[in-house]
Amino acid sequence: MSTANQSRGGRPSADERTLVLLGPTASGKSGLSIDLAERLMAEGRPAEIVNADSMLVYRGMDIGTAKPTAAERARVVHHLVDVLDVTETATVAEFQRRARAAIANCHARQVLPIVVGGSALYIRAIVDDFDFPGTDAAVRDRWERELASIGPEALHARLAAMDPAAAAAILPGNGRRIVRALEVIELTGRPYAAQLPQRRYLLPGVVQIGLAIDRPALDRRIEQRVDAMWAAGLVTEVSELVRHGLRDGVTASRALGYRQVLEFLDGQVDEDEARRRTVVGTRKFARRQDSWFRQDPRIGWLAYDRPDLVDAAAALAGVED
RNA sequence: GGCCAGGUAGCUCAGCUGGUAGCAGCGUUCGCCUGAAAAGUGAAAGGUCGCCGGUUCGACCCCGGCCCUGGCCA
Repeated sequence: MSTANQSRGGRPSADERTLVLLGPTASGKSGLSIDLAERLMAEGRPAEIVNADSMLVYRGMDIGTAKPTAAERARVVHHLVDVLDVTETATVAEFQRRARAAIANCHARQVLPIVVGGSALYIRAIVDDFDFPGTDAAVRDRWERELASIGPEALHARLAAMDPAAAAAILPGNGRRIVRALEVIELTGRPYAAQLPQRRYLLPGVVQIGLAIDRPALDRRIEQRVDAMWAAGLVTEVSELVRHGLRDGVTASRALGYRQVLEFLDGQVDEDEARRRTVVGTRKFARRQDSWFRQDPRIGWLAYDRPDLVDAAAALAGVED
């Protein structure tokens, strides 16, 4: 267990710290973040939450995303929640901009930002030295069409001719990455960096805390959570969102739970099957999250069920000094 | 009780009138991942072919008996 305080270039002042709270879905991040923020505020140390979850940004997607309630959000300021319509496409790059702005805003006001999320890519994009080449809808659309017409393998061959290194790093079946590589090459005239950059913090004073939870417990919680979502009216929520264009949303319509309910509403599966698929999909998602987090040695882990969780998190955050 | 169909990987199934089970789908495990990331992708593990006996050089595949499941008829 490291204390996850590996910022370069000297000791940042307490005012410049950025706390990151991560972990798989249903591990209890949201609850802990609110408890922690309130605890810090009670000690005279202002703190606010910066959401780093790709789906909490959507207005109207509440039940299926386990979004913090209005009451919870009244207790602690949350940034980047409810900022997009379901028809809009969320992107990492845009998120990176907004999140960094929110963090800078906190720092300027002497407030500790607590970045909370389960997407490692989003978190790394915010906190690490990450640069995204641009994008162009028309260019992408053309490659997208090409992919649909000739298939990923043929497109991969085209990529190999232009950028052997990128092609070598991208599997021939992965159409999505192939398209993006071709887009970047066309836009920048330079090869596509098909590998993740080094794990190096860009922001000062970053401390990453992970919630550790064992598989059996996690799977149990996922199942319970999905059942609870159904009981809370997820199907109704999705039906309502369909009226607001959910089906047109590239990102939102793919969200766990929402995609499966849409399949049910389309008559492709019955309701119980949709619920089952949501559980399975969520379980798989959690494994994928794990595989990202496991690789990052900078994360300091805390057992999700330890009784002194808030104290331990506060201590790891280095706010005791 | 009789007739029919079926019992093959954790689940759903495939298996050319007998010769080492299928690159099967889903799940599971592990990996990849730079503008859809709650997305997208690759690999691996996993089976005494219901049980017992028989025929055969050799049986998941043929024969007999038994057990179990579903349907139809009584």
